[in-house]
Amino acid sequence: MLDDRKTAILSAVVHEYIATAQPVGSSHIAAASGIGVSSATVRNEMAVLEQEGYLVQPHTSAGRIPTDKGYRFFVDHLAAPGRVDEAVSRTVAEFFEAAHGRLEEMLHQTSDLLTRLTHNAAVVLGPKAEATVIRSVQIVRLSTSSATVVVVFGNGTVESEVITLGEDVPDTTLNAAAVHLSNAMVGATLASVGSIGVTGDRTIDAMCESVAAAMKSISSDAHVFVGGASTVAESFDAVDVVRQVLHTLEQQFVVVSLVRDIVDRGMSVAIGVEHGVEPLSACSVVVAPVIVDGEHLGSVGVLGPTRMNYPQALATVDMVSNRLGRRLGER
Amino acid sequence: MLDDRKTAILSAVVHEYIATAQPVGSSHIAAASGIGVSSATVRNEMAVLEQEGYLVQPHTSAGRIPTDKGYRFFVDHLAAPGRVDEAVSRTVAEFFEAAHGRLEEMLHQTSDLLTRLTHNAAVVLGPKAEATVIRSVQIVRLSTSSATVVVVFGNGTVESEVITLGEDVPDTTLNAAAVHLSNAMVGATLASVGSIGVTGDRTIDAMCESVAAAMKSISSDAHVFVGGASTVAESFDAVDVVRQVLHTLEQQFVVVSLVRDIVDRGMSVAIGVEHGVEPLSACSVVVAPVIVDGEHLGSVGVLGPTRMNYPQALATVDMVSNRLGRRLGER
DNA sequence: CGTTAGCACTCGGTATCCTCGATTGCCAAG
DNA sequence: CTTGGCAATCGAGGATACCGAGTGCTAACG
Repeated sequence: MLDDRKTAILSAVVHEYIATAQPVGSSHIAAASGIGVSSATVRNEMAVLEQEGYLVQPHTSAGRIPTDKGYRFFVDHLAAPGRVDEAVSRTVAEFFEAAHGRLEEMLHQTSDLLTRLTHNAAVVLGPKAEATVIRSVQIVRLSTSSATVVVVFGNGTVESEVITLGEDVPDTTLNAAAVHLSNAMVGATLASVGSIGVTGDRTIDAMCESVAAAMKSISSDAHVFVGGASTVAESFDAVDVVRQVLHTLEQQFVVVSLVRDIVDRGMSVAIGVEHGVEPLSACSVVVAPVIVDGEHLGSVGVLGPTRMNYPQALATVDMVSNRLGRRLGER
Repeated sequence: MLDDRKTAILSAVVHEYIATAQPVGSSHIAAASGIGVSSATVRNEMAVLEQEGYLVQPHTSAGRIPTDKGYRFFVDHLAAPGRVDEAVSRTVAEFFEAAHGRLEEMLHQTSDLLTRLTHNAAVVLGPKAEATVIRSVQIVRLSTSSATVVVVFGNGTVESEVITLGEDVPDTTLNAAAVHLSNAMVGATLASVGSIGVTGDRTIDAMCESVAAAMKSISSDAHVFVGGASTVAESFDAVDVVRQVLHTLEQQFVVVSLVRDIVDRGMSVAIGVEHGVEPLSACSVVVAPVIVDGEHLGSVGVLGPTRMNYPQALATVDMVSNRLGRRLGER
């Protein structure tokens, strides 16, 4: 597809541009180690690379910068399979050893960790409740007309939802319903609890109805943690790009489907327009699934400018997702 | 302190500057309705106002802009007690009528609501778990060596924490511990559960120890929701101010103590440097406590540039905090 | 004595122009 | 095919000039 020299030049341009954020000229490349060839030759090659769509010139008489296609080639063929820095690897290990307590908090902190390590915005998609085994279902009365349904999952997550009770429901009925629900749900997953069997008791059945609705609401709600949004203000000079990106990052729905989509397509990097979210076309996203016991339970990723450090981001995201998956499998 | 005319002029300057974000000159003021006086007179008065510290000139031959002190005077003495727009009031009412389900989600959405209404970043501090009555304590086993403690509070909040069990603990012991904890904690508040009585059973006591630690972790963790951070990118031109503010907003700890501090001092507005958080010195914060049944359970607020629309922000924050308080008291 | 018109002065913002340097494309020689 | 040389290009950055909004001061006015 691209001969060795073009490849080397493209690689050099990408590296240089990632490092300096300045358009890079032929002489820099020629001077830089590696390709023992004059700047004129490099120029010729770069002209070809531009025609083929790997590079662009911001304007005549400027150096070149990689296009999305250029980055894509770089990522697919050139990025040295990232080995993470020893220090980073230790940081991650320590982090997950120290991690404790509430899952949500841990995921939140994980996004901060990713931000610290990559200096990019980070996204962590928590496990979908759907797929996890239910360990316990309880109903706790709050007032005469309301109660909380508490569901504990096998991975330690706890979800709850307030339900409204009809007319005065005596405690005995409440307990009966709780037992019934327990029998129906414990050991199953939310996904598999399509409907809850009927008992014949009108009041209990009505409650089960409410609970079912609550479960639907629980399973539809994704746990998303976006950290380091402020880094985008550091990544872009154009203030309106910053606005757009930040605004988009605030729409959890968009972020979730963005990441899900990339992971589902089996990709680990989406560069620029590849992910199809127009306001983020100046950004790339690096993702990795979090796998626990062979099951894909969540995702982690970072989002940064297209000229981000892909090898490092890939390696870091990978390592964090692995460690996180392992950690989640432990308990 | 300030005679009527100075007051009127200051007010006009503040209004104009809030509206236009441009330094305002004497002629604008003179022309604007209200003070039937020539621009020369206004100039004289403005010179005095500047000496007294209510106004500054960005540079000679520019109009004036209010100082923090100027805004403070405006807020304390001039801001017409904000009446909210009918549409806004309806929006809020509808929002809280439709609000349902998990408390956390509702608070999160509340911060989005505030952002939509005021076009500023919004902060919602959830109720501290400490002060709420515990309705139920349960222990759910996850594996041979771990379990989840689930605490349900009177307001429908549910908190949980994973604890590690020692050597193989039989279910019977687990249940015994659960009963013991239930007896000790239900009906009390987290704050009042300083220590949990000893039973004499080594294993159970060890578990209670873990639970106590978990409770400490729960009660120390505040629920903060920051929404609309991207609006700060729209409020400031200086990109480094944006960076600083965003970065600060990401540090939940800072945000929490900032808001708590203001509320605790009984203030509803902190202007510029008043709140003492240096990176936010270009911002003002408008807050209101959320009161449920006479108890101060949380806070809501917005954060924007010092030249924000104070009357509107005050009115909106107030209305939202009231409505939220009422809503939380309902169940 | 407070108010006002008049006026000289200030100074930032914008436009214009110019230079400088980085970089390119091309050509002809190696 | 490569390379040195060279004219051409174009943005960045600096200097200059101009304009206009706005000020402060002073003298006149009621």
